[in-house]
Amino acid sequence: MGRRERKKMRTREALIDAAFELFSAKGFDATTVEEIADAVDVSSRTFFRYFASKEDVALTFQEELMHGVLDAFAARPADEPVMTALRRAVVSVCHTCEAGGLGFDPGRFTCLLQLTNESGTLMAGSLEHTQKKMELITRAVARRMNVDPAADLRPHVVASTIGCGFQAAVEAMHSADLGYTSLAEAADDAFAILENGVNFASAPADGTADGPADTGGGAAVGADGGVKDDVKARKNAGVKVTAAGRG
Amino acid sequence: MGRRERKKMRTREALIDAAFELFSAKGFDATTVEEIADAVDVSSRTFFRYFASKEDVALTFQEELMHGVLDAFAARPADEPVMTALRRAVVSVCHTCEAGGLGFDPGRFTCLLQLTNESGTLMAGSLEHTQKKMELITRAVARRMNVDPAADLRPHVVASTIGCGFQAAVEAMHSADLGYTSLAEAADDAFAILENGVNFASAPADGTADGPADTGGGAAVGADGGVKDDVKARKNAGVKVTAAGRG
DNA sequence: CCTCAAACTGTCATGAGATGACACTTGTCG
DNA sequence: CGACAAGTGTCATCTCATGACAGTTTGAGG
Repeated sequence: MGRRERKKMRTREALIDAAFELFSAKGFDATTVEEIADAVDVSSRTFFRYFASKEDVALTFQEELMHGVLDAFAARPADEPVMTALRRAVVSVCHTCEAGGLGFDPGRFTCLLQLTNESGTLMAGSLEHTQKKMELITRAVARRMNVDPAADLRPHVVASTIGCGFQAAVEAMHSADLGYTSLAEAADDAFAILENGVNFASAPADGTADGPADTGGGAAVGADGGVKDDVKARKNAGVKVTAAGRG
Repeated sequence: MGRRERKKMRTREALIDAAFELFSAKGFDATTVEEIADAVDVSSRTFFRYFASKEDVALTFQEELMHGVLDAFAARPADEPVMTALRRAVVSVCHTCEAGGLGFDPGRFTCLLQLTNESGTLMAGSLEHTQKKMELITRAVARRMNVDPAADLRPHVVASTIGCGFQAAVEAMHSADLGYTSLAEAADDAFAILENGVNFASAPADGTADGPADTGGGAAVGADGGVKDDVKARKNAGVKVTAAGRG
């Protein structure tokens, strides 16, 4: 690798560093591309030669994360059901990131969550990015299920739950009452819910709440029905997931 | 209602009409706000007094749709499990829209789907809009489950599946091989999958595919396990959902 | 009817994001 | 070294978006 390549990489890293420093100091929207570029002493034009947009510099990490999940998902034992494998893949990658792995400054990881939550622009970019990766995820899921994604809707639905799970997890992180301190933990619980089924019984405000009620349609799931997995067992013994369950 | 109110409403309608006409003719990104404004003979500045952004004019319909779903969801019988109620609410609203209800020009409805799929900007805006409505949906779900959304992660996960289901449905619409012709139909199938559980068994490429395999974790779901609902029974008798199932 | 205040609109100015064109500098390789 | 490619800066331009201000329309009330 020649000097040119090295220099490019250094500039890129410097831009990311400067960007995050400014973002966390002033917020995403209040930071201009020119400021980022100036901090690294390049022109704004050059910034856009490294990143397609201002969001893009923040989304770099999401890209890494997503690929990490895809790799981990592919590496799961072949006999794990899809959502189980997906949950474990997501959780392991989150753990890695929060521990500073995959080139993640651990502080910057949580900073990114904060930024995404604060800025609508960044949130939109993040969601769109996830959406653009959908095809990859769908293919990975379909491969594991051994079905054709062009002819089967199921892998599409399963794949889209990854965004859904993350979203719920991030939301949970920002809700003080739920008391999560790590994304891995929140994601574990969120994906466990998806794994065990989400068709929870309705509990009319009157009288006996929460009893399994199959009245409506197919496969209603009780408050803590079907929980036998290692991690979930630990979780469900605690307060968060079933805080209001069968109270 | 005075003349002023009426005039405002007419301008607003005219802007929407002009916008959609231009969008479908030239695409979302290629259409400028100035063009839309000119077509109605107002200044671009005025456009931004009616709509916060260019996306906003298109997202008007999504807003209607979302509120329609929330209303329909609240109106479902109290004994239906949450995902069953959510699926039926979504499907009924989609039907209504595709039939031209709720002030939806039926052609414009499909046009919107097309536009959203083509333009990244619009896609991002659409996703962000859904995300912003999350709190409302979560509250509605929590109310039905009779749990406290601040202390229970489940309603958050359930709520976020609405975006997930729509996304899969829209994707299915744009995949010719799946052969859907109406969003209601696609959404029905997508939400049915969520309703019945998504933790499908992995099917190793070798030998016996698709048999229920509980080996991995909790509650693995067979290819067509737990299907007893009216609509799903119809669907699953066909080709789409289980095209590759137990073949 | 007439007047006044509020609401609505147009014009102007401004700023940020993003992109194309073109010239200049710097690294690479023969 | 010298030719060629890659990377960068400068300049121009477009679009989205917003604030300020002035002119016009409209509704309400004397």
